[in-house]
Amino acid sequence: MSENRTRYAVLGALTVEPMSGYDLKRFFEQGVSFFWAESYGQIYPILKQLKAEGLVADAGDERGGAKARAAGAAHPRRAVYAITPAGREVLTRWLAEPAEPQAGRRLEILLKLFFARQGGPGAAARLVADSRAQHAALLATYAATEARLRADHAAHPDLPFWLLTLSYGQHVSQALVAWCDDAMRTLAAPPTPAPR
Amino acid sequence: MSENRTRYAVLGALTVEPMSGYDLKRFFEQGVSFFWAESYGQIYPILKQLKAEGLVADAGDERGGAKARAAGAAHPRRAVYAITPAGREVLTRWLAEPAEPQAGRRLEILLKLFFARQGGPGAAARLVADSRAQHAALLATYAATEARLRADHAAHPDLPFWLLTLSYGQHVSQALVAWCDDAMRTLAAPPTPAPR
DNA sequence: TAGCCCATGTAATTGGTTACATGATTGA
DNA sequence: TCAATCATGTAACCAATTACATGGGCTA
Repeated sequence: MSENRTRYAVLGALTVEPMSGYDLKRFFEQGVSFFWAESYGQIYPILKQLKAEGLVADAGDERGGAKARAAGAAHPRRAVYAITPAGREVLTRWLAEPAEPQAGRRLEILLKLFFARQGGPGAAARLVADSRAQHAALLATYAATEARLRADHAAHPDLPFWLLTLSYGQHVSQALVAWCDDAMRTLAAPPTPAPR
Repeated sequence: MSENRTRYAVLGALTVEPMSGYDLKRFFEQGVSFFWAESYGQIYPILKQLKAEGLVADAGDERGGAKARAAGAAHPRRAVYAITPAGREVLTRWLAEPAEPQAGRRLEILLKLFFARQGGPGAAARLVADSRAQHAALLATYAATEARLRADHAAHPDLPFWLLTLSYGQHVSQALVAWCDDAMRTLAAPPTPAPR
């Protein structure tokens, strides 16, 4: 099951531009980290596989190679890969399939909250307060990212889709800030309404 | 890292009532599946460990054992575990720690959406429509669960916390239904606004 | 007595992170 | 020339699911 989504993540990234393994890591870290991550331990082996399958191919290293090549370096220092037509086809087929539902599995904060009565007074409130701070911070980074994207890639054909993913994050974090505020009120209310 | 959250999930479940491994599986499937899951492959080994550490203990099987015991069965058919005071302490300490931020890792729908231009026309809209249906369905199950909880466990001291987790799901799904509606409108707009 | 659920468990595999080893290049 | 960063890779480990093996008990 689940069919190795790293393959598609890498293929997708390479549609944006040709990249090395190192570039890919940064792409995931800096570009899409709020909904996707990949580690070297995944990236390099997958690149080798994809190359063997003909879904990506070596693309000469545009930059940096100059000096090295002038010095007669045997091989270009960076291995830069580009997606091939076959790779594009594979990616397109995957994109046409429905995404896994995956209703937010393993949300640690909810696991803690579910049992929070065992955590003594204040435990639940602390969890909620932390969460609120996290989502407020996320909203700030989303806003910054959005501004940067609109400025730097105004004409990029992928931009509308990038903005949609950001909007997803914004909707979720806004909702969770609101949930935190609700929850704080609930938790502040007397647990057992004192009988008179 | 990450310190084996299954241990705490199991300990937490056992604060609700003593259970067997089989019961635990059903607890996760039926009770908290929208934010947590555990498989037998995790549950049974962890139970053994927890028992060895004295964090849970055998609790006699209340039900079913009757006939078997009458027939002189060597051991009770089910192994039912209860949390021990030591177990409660461990759980309480864990609950006092902040939860991992874990900002929604690996959301497949966003990965697809990010690259959706490669998926041909309609691919993105299909993803969004599916997602809308999923979250609308979730909202219905949340409402049903909430009604059932309020009816069956009105006096349960954990009820407020259970409702908070439900509310979390409701906030998120409501926000995502709204996001889907936004996204559909965006996608319906002409991708390249025809110049006049 | 067949078929279904209850129940426990494990082995194989997958998916993924972490930590490390190694070395080149660049810029202060 | 030193430190930081660029760059590739792998081995060890961890978390988790899947699929199976095994068998008791219940009921139609």
